[in-house]
Amino acid sequence: MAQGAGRDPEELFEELWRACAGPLVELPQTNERVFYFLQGHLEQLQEPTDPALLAEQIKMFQVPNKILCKVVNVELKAETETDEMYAQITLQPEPDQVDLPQLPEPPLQETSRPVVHSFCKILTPSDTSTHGGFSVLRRHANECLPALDMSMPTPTQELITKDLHGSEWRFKHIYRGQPRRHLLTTGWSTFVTSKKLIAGDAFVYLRSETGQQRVGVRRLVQKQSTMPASVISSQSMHLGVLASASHAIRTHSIFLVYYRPRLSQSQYIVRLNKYLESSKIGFDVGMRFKMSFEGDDVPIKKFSGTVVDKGDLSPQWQGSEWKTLKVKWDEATNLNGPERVSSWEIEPFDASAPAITMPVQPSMKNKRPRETAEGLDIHALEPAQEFWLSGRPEQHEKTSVSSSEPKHQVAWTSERAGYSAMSSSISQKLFQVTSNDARVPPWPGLSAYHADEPSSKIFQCRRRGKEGARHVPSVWRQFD
Amino acid sequence: MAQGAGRDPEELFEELWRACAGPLVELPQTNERVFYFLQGHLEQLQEPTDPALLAEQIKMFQVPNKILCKVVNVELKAETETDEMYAQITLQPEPDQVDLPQLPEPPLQETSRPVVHSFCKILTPSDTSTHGGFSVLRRHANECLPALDMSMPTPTQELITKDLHGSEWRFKHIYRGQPRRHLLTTGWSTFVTSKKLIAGDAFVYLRSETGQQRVGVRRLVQKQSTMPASVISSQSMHLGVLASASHAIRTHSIFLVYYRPRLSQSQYIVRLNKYLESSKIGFDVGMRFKMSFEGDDVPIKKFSGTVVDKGDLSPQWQGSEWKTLKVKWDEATNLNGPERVSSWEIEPFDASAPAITMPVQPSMKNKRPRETAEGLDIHALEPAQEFWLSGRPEQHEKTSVSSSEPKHQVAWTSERAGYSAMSSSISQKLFQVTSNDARVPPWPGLSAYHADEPSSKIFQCRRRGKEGARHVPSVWRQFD
DNA sequence: TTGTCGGCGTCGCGCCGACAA
DNA sequence: TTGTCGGCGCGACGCCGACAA
Repeated sequence: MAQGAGRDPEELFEELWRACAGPLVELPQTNERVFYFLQGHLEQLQEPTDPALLAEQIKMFQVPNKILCKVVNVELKAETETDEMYAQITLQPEPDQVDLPQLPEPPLQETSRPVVHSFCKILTPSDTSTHGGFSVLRRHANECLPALDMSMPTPTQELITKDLHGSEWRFKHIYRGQPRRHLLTTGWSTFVTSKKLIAGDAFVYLRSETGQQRVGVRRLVQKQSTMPASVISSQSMHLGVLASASHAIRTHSIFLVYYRPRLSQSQYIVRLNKYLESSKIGFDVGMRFKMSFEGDDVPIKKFSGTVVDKGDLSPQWQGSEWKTLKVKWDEATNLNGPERVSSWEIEPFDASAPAITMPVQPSMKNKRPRETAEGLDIHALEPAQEFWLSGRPEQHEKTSVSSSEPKHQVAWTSERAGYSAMSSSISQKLFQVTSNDARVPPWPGLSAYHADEPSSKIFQCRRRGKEGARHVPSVWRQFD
Repeated sequence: MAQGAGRDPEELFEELWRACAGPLVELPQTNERVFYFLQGHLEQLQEPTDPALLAEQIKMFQVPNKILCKVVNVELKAETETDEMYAQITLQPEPDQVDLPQLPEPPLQETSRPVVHSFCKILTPSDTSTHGGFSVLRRHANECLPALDMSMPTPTQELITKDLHGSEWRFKHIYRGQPRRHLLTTGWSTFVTSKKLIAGDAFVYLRSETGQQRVGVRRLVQKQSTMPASVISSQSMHLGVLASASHAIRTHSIFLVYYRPRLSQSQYIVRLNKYLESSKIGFDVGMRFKMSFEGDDVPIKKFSGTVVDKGDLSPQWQGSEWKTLKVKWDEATNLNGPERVSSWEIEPFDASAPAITMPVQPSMKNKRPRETAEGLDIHALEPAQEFWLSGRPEQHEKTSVSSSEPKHQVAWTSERAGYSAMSSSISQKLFQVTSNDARVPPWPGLSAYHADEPSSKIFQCRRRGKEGARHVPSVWRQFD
């Protein structure tokens, strides 16, 4: 509960924050320069105000469409009640808002990040039911959890972890059952209840090389229950945001923005260099592109589409670049893709994806017709998903999870460069482990493995869906 | 959960809202004129901003200290999560903010209010523990709950009630035990858990003459958990509120204020007539006054004090009348009285209290020295409390609750004129009831009683204390 | 490999009157 | 009159392997 108490190694806090935020969340660095799109910020604040009034206010406050700012500070935080993470970003408008830079600025030096082992698993109905505990996927246990003493008849240990607020959570980690599997039992249900987890939400676990353990949560949809208890009217909020920026520009002073990355994917604080890169491309009508989304079984999934129109989103913001591109998605089944995007959210279709280690193989055979999909069928997403998986030549069952190795080799997040997928060898080593039975002596290779491949990260991430209600989503119907 | 669904008889909703808000909460009526004190509004928004910046903004937005507005609309609402009630008030600044009215305007006609039976009981540790149900005080049961069929061996019925959101709550009401008493059993614990009630919070029950039943909650302290999930910076909020008012004045348009009466007692929207009355009195240094608070055992408790200083609260608001009176309270033990008040929050000491039916008898004998009170002793408040109770000449034990009749005759709320305390006769009738044993035939006088005294209301109200933490407060220590 | 289920022991909720403040 | 407690019955929680996808 206590805020500020628990962040002993600040670095771990940031690691946990990023793990919970997901691979798509991108934050500016301190001292970097960014463009701040007021329009996008206002868009995140609930119900829109009267457009006429808004137009008048924009005029009155004389705010440009995008504001060039220096990032003075970035503080990562999390909501006490919901664990929703957000960033408090301190911005300072640059003196000159007219002659905007045309050339990228020298990149800031990357601050080295601590090495952690982490996983993220979408919770099944069994995981969240009161009937039992949490089933740890074997590879997650092997790669992330502290090694068990396999000489014991039923290997057991207690995991002592902390969440973003510094609160402690203890879990009994046991390796039992026939066939043997890793489970979290005692302590798990308390966690589920306290965090109000439901099937479809995801559990995040993280362990540093020093043995520090952290846990977190990534929710299926942004619960509207984070509904910001009406303190002031929505119109006052809009005016306040406008006035803050306007005042900061005129007085060249700082102002604060609370950036909630999981509220919507729209980035309204864009790194200058990123902006310049995308404007150099110059997306236009007819051009094909691709865009990243969170995947179920992979951290990042990409969908492609075509720009079909280009123009102002609203007349109040004439000439703004905010969501000027109207797009059509290739896959008709992708119900969630936004109708309009900003140019910096997408990448050219043909350019080689920098962080995708596997070659793209568009020649996927879709063996099953999908036209009878009832409801929002998650499987309908599979063709595109498989598109970005390693091109495994064999067909496989819809719900198949039996072939593990190739799945490891895909779509590693590019957020922090330098990672490479080594999961092929990982899988082989894991296989040795799993083929060991309970009675064998402790296997030294397990801990050695951690030292060998410290930077490997396995993510199994949440799906972005439209089923906003807090009940078991349709994807889990099969388990009812 | 469903909003908007449940307010069948809108009138009952308002009754419930007011019962939960407490007797001190005063709302302006539609079409009435009020003064809106921006300074007070800003004060309620968490952490203050930089004073220098604030001063600059006040200057820039050119807002007067108080704004004369017409009340265009008042909507009563309640927070989904916490049931905290608030009012969304639509204001329209009057064209002339310079020549302010000096004479009261004709009072609006009172809209007749439906007759309801209601009670409000502070929850004991037993009420909130998982060990059992809720103990209904006898007079509450007799006056408010539907009559039981006393011919049954253990009279029982099911109460079907709704809360402010329209959600249904069912309670088993049973009359059992030795000696017999009224209890709410099945359904109660779910309510306690869902509403997150703890000892010290209060349960509100209300029944209309048509038999409609409502339940609500009045919390001990305003949980900071209503903490308004940082959506925009506090500075932006301040600017937004300022800008909204400023814009409304200039364009003579409406703006919205969310008024949260239980966040603090400070009224920053003051009826014009009330303001004029208080300014006619002209409080000044040296004058004695009294002020209303919520009491534990009585709806309203009054404390007296002396004005010791007068002046601006902050230099940013020069000449404002907001909390200009610095006061000293008569009772040194009253730790909670504010140091500064606005003139409309207090009344002259000598003027006859309009709604107090009992004569004030200041000649209370305090038989016990209080200097050894450990911690924050609730009993230390008693002298002043008794001061405003009917002057019972006999001394009594600190924790005595045995002498019931005189306590009923005090401090009835003046909020809605026309009520008079008839509890003396009530108590006598109740005595007949309670002296009946379980086996007697149904007592026809009980239902007849309800028809006789429809407007009587018994409140047992929450104490305002400093023990903010969500644990059993010190007043309950005796039960540990 | 892992999601779900039947089996079942145990714990705590919650209903009861006793008792005393 | 009513707050708290001991007694205790029952239902849900939660740990287990079986089984199958």
